Amino acid sequence: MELASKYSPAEVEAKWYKYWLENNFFHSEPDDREPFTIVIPPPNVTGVLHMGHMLNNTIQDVLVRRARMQGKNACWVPGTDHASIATEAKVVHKLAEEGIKKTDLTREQFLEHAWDWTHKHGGIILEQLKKLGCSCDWDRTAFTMDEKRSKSVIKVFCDLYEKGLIYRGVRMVNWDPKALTALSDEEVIYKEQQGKLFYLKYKIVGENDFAVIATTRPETILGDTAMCINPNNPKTAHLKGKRILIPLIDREIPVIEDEYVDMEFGTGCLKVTPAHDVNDYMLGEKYNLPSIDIFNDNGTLNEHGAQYAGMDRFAVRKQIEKDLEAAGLMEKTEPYTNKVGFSERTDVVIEPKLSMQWFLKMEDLAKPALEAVENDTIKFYPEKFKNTYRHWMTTIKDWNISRQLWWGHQIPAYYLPEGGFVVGETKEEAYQKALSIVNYPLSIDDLRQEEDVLDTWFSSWLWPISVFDGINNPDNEDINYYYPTNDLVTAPEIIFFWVARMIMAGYEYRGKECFRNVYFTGIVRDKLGRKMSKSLGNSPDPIELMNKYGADGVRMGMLLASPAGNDLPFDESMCEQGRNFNNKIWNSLRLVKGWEMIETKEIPNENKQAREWFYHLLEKTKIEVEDLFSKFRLSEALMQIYKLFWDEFSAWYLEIIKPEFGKPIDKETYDQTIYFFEELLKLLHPFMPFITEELYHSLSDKNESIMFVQTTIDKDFREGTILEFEETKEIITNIRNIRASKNISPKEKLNLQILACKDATHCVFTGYNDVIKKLANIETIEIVSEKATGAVSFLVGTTEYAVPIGNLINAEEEIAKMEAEIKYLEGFLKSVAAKLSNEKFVANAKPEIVENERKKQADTESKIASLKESIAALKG
RNA sequence: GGGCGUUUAGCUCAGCUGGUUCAGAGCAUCUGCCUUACAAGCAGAGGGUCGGCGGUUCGAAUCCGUCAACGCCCACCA
Repeated sequence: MELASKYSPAEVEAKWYKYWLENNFFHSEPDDREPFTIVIPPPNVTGVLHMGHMLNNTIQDVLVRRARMQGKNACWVPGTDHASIATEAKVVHKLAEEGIKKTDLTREQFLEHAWDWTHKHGGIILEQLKKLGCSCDWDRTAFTMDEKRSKSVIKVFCDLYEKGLIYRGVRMVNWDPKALTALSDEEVIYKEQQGKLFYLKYKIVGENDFAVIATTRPETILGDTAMCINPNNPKTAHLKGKRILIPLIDREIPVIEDEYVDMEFGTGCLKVTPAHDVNDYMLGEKYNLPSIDIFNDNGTLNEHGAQYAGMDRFAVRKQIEKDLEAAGLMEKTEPYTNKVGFSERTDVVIEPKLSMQWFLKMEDLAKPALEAVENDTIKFYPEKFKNTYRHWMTTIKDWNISRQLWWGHQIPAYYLPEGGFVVGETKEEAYQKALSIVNYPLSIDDLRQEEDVLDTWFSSWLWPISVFDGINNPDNEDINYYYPTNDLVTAPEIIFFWVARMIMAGYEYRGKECFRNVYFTGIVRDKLGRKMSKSLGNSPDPIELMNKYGADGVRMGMLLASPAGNDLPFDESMCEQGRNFNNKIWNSLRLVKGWEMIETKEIPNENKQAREWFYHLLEKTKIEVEDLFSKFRLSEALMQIYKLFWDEFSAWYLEIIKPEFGKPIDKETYDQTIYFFEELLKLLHPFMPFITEELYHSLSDKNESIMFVQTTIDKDFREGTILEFEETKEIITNIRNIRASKNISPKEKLNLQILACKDATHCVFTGYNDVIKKLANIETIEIVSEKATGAVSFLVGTTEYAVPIGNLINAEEEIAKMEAEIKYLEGFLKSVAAKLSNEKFVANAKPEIVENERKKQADTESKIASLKESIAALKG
């Protein structure tokens, strides 16, 4: 069969993925082997594959496939996240397009829509991962809101509540007036905003004077319950103990004193609105101030807003500015830039708001989690993220786990008709508990379940346990076998949201670390360094990329340029490099498959030499790759293999053993070449699963998958062989250069002379003569004491080589070249000599360093001498 | 404002506890080649005061100080 000169990945990739699935190769069950477990960072259930997923999942697949090939029982658990806010927002948006308002629906009706949406769009992303080649155990696909996971979440909530770690409290939360929910601090994005600083005049009671307060939010004066000054500020000392009137509404409030107030800012007077500012809230707590909430949940003003009730917060700001001016109570305004919090999901301005929320105490949970990372039980790659982690864990605040949404796990707390609540895994359980504490008649229908759902991360923090059902069923075979998992591959952005919390849950519910290594990927950016985003339209479609370059090509392109923790400036040309490499591999197959092999043919010397050399190089590279993997330096590992295949195997090894056109190859060389090729494919398989599987099958008649083939490593490879071959390459390159510069055709045979060394320490090395002859098209190689006239010479190491080219030689040119070389060497010699004549150097440096300098000196001197002789000969 | 990190070739990055001719790799660039595996290729070549300044040392890309630029995280003075 004639093989095409270009590799076409499309059919090959589809064929092998099907083959893997049909043979159930990705599926794992507990057995006697060592487990290797990765849980996928679950993408949003209705999400679509983007470049970040591509990078992240490629890395996971590389790790899993490698482990599988090492004979481990590899299990990569896939799944999706219900992503409460994001998904609910999408559903609300979709309903709005159909003219349906969320507020018109009951909770049950809304959830029905949400489930429809989830079933329709859910799992698309998992299908896309298959195209990428991901070897997930699809039988284990989990969803954070499926039955087992939901049950786990509820069970954990109840358990933590019983342990006294969950409490309800009024807290200042980040309120999203569009999504109508509280957000965690991590979901708020601060942006610089051009605004105004308003100077407002508050009349002092009983005086004909005003206190001036600077604020960026004049509308909140309606909620003021005090003014605060710094007791040490002379400028405001006259206000001590006074009372003042809020402009426009003339409500009387006290002046309080606290050192919190910055004397330098504005007028030194601070308005205190405990309901609408975090710091004011703390002042309010401290001084027992009333708290007046002036906003409705949707950001309009409520009845406390007086004449402004019902208006939107931003409209009120404009109106109140006008009204203040009209009343002469606005001293001035100044342009002012400040940072305003925006909702990560809905991009509206966050309103700090007092609200009843559910919290989880973090202090005790954080302790073992911090320790685990500090003492390297859990290792971070790159290590620098330890700092970030430590900082957060030591200043950790309680976790607000309630969200005012419908899509999610509804909090299993049940309110009693006459106040108070009970917590239970089921309504029935809650009812039983309720009966034991109330002393009035109660039916189960009197219980009203908490409307709020739990933060999405409250389910994903259990992921490494819950995917193995280790919460509901803590002693099952799966959890005992697969937990702790091995590696987690994720983005540094969610180190607090997710990574830290998983670690906590791991210790709380298994008493053990949930994974051993965390590999933080970078952010995929465009080549201008911008984040990829829908609005910029700078994100390539991964599916199209894979169609164009092949999944293997895209995988390789991304991995070559992304060391752990570094951002990846993505450029399609990287995929091109990947595709080209696939083609290179493909063509190597074409070459080898094209050979006719004859058992009786004698083995040419150069083949023996090449095989010897490549064997040692291969073993050395395997060791290097192993070391790089242990440090999670995947890009470098791939680069090592890339160079081994392209430069060493294709450009050198195959060129040496390649029989002349139409001639057969000897059996031993052929067999060993197939062996080398297979070894290379094994090294490549984790990175490029499809093409390697294809070639593994076509190289020999083996009818097994490459997925489970193990390799051996010969730790006793000979470095010397490799070094000698490097010298050989240098000799060949020099001869090729001579041909190029003298315009001598590669087809014209030349002779090579090696000048016998004068001193005994350096001997002429001749081990690879037949390789030189073949690759440099050399007729004879001889050791001479005097080189021929009309020869161009060169140095490799300290040995001089000469290629006689008769009258083609240009003596002047050669002399000039050698003189330049001498000049360089003399400069070098001078610096070495300077070192050696420095008494302090000789006295302080390590003996082997000094010895080495001496050797350099001697070598250089001998090189210079031999160059001088050559010049003399040419001039002669 | 606090903390962390980065700065080495046009681009992306290696360079461990200072010392092999240490200034590297891949890509890109340039030159010559359609040589029956591959032009998605082959054979070669050029390219960097290791961000600036100062210090420690016999010796600094590597250690220390300082400045600058960039990036990230945390906090949020109304």
